[in-house]
Amino acid sequence: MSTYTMSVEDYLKAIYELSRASGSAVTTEVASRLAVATASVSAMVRRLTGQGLVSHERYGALKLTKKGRSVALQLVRRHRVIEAYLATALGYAWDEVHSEAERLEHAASPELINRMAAAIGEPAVDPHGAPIPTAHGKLEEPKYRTLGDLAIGEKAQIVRVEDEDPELLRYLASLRFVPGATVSLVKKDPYEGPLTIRVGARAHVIGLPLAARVYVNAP
Amino acid sequence: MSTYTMSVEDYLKAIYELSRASGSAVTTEVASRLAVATASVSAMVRRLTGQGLVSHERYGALKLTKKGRSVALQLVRRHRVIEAYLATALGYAWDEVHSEAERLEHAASPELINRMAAAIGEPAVDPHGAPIPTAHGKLEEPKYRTLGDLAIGEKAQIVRVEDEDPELLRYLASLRFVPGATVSLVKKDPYEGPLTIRVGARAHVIGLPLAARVYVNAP
DNA sequence: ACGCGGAGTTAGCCTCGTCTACATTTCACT
DNA sequence: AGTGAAATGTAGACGAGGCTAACTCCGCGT
Repeated sequence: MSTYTMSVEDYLKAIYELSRASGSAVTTEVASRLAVATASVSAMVRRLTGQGLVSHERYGALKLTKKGRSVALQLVRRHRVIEAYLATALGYAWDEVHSEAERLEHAASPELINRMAAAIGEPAVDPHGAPIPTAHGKLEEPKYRTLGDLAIGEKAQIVRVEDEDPELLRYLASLRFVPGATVSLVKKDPYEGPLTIRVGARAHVIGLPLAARVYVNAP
Repeated sequence: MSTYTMSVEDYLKAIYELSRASGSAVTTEVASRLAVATASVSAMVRRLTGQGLVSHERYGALKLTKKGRSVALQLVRRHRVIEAYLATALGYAWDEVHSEAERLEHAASPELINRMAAAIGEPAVDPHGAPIPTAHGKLEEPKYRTLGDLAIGEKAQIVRVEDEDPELLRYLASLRFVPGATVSLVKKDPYEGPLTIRVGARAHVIGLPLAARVYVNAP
């Protein structure tokens, strides 16, 4: 079982997540996500293709090979298990787990990850509702609708929110917009206006960009 | 609070531990402990002195500055808290914790370390009996006698063993030579011969080199 | 049809941490 | 006191990973 540098792992994860989100991964987005120059991405992509982790033709989109995807999935598993463990076993708040996991994911052995997962009952999702790949690299990421997709009066359950931005997470928590909460769309202002959402007894007005980052499970 | 690279932390820890063990740290020992060439140590020492972490004069011994010692102690704390946590909270055996901690110690935030320590009741020592520095960098390492220092018939309690070598640790555990065990010296063969040590109902014969690595608390 | 802006790449440089090969210093022992 | 082995240091190279500056390609809009 070969092992990769932290940088290589980070690039693979970035490409994996970008192609999941926006369909494909392009140089500039990888660069901005990792906070490096685009030239650095070009250089790394050359190395990654050399190692058979990424397929890429000049000026084209970036795609993970089977091998690359498997490495990325292992890292995603490590990340999400660590997040879940920190929240469940050590009392971390959901906005604190991401940055800690970002460092630990490179240092934790598979053995440790498995023990952590077992210790908290093999959860299926991390604190933000993101599914955790199995130890064998199986993962299903259902395509959820978002708050922005709801029809007026429609009821739904929050299942997942975009993580990574602690400020956003704290704000969502203050509104009680957390996985498991039942919500309904009360009002949708015209011309891409804000939404009024009810959670329990309270109603909140939120903008569309925020609404698009909250995934719901609506029948 | 400035932060240092993993390599810098490793060198500082190595120098710290060597000067504790053999009184002073010298280039070759640092090199062998970190498994690098002596030239690499020379180069790193130049950088460390430049950063005010180590004091050193050409061809002389290596000494940590106050600043360097403080960085080293923080790392030692991280290492030992992680070891204790893995053993207590995640069921690791005492011979497995060292190598896992060796990687995690560079990735764990002070916050995480404090939470881990709190979760297992702020232990004073790690699984091998080594004392854990406080969050403020206070540490007292008592000078213990070793099994080799006992007089015939003398009774003592094992308080600490050298860690790092999993094989040695497994062997010691198989003899029930673990911190807390009460032992007594039954027989000492002449001419630097092996020792016969009683633990509970059983007696074992061990060589001097091994005996020197088991610390005891004898009145 | 073409030109222009932005995405992508290349070129050239830097630091960190490592190595090997070679030079120098120390010190212990004759 | 002299000398050779062991310890230490220097020189020069390299790979990983990053940057800036400059160049190339692509596609959109006129």
